[in-house]
Amino acid sequence: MVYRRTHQVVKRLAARRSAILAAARDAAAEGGMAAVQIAPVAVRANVAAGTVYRYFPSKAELISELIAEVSRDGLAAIRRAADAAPGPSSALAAAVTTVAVQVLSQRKLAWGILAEPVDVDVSVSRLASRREISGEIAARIDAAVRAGHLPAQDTALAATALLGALHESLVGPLAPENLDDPAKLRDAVQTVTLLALRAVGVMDARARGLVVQAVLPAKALVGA
Amino acid sequence: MVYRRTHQVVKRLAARRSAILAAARDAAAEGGMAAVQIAPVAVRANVAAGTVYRYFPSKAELISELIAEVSRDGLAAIRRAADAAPGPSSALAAAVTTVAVQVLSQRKLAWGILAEPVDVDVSVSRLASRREISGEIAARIDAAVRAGHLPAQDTALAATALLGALHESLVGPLAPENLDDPAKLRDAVQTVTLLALRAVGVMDARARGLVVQAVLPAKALVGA
DNA sequence: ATCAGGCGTGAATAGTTGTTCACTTCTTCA
DNA sequence: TGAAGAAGTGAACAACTATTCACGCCTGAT
Repeated sequence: MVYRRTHQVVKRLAARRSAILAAARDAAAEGGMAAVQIAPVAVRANVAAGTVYRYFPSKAELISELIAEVSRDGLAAIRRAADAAPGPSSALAAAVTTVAVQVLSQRKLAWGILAEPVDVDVSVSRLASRREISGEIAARIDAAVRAGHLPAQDTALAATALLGALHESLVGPLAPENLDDPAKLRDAVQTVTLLALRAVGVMDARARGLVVQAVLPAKALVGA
Repeated sequence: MVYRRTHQVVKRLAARRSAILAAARDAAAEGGMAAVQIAPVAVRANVAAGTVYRYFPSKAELISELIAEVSRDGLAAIRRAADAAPGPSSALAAAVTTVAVQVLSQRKLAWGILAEPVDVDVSVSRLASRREISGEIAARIDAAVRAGHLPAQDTALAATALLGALHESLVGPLAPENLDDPAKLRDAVQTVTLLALRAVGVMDARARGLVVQAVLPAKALVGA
């Protein structure tokens, strides 16, 4: 044994791996999952195509890790927002609003992570991603139910439905076009959050109040 | 000119075209869009691969027509259900329930039409399909708003959100597994319809009533 | 019956990308 | 410094299917 990985090398390897993942993420954010092709990603990361395969066994694996990473970041932001809220209903509102803001601030990426056609099978990591986020929302709904703020219901199904509503209306093909305008964007977030809260049984008047309170903090948190 | 298409030939051509489309539809219903490949579809339709191209200029066109056809059928069923309802709120409930039942009774097909990755670009026909259905739902929401049953709102956005909720919760990757059991299926339809109605502002108690009324007719209509 | 022309065929083609691997370059340590 | 082994390279490969097209068959008019 005349060669051992020195600390410096280990760091370089890790950096390269991150660079490749970051390149993939950038590509996805710019052109959707379709733009995440091995050769272009390699160029972005300043490595050769073959090198990508030193770090990821396949494109599917690369994309799966990308999905996991983005999902992890998203989940953390949702938790932060919800935990900062004063009560279960506010927490739910905060969580939903955060999802909406997130999705809107990275539309292409979100679409890619969630639903864009990919030539390799990434269904398991997409499933895991959805499960995490949906589980978090379900937990928040559940908390509100337990607090007596909402009627009893199938929280898992409700959470899934809420996410479907958010995604479809904000990044789906029928999503409004001109959401670059910050005012329109805020309106869309508020409208959809309101729908979501009412869907799980929040009274209209109360829901409107929660929505207003939730929007500003969510935007700040996601920006951070 | 010593050759003219005789009536018999015209009919045969039309029949073949329908056979190819039907084969594509069957394939999609069985194995999703992934199963809609030219060669297998041709086999199903009892023609050669090349023949498919006598009728459809490309796979994209074939799938686009498939989407349009399924969408057309679906829209008709939704209209029928809604028109048969006694009032605007019932009509909305009927429309939503019908979408749910449709989607559940042909899960693979619905998923294929809506969101499954396809190797060719079918985004425009998918967009059109969504637009039609969403427009119909929006119109029904609008009618209920005008009748004073619902608060004023962005009906287009609401309709899109509702469809997103239905699709994600019923045929998305997190959809409950065992929806083959008719009782579970009915429960799922009811739960989701209830969410949808509350989302647009129907009061909880009233929504529950509407849901119950809407389920049975919808199932019958879709079966027809 | 015969020919003119569209219709049907299916093997061959083509284009796209993920993946491999023989080779080169770099790093470590005696 | 040089040997040993790891990491990097990128051109070549592989696999998958949509699409083509030269050919033969069938249909319809004379």
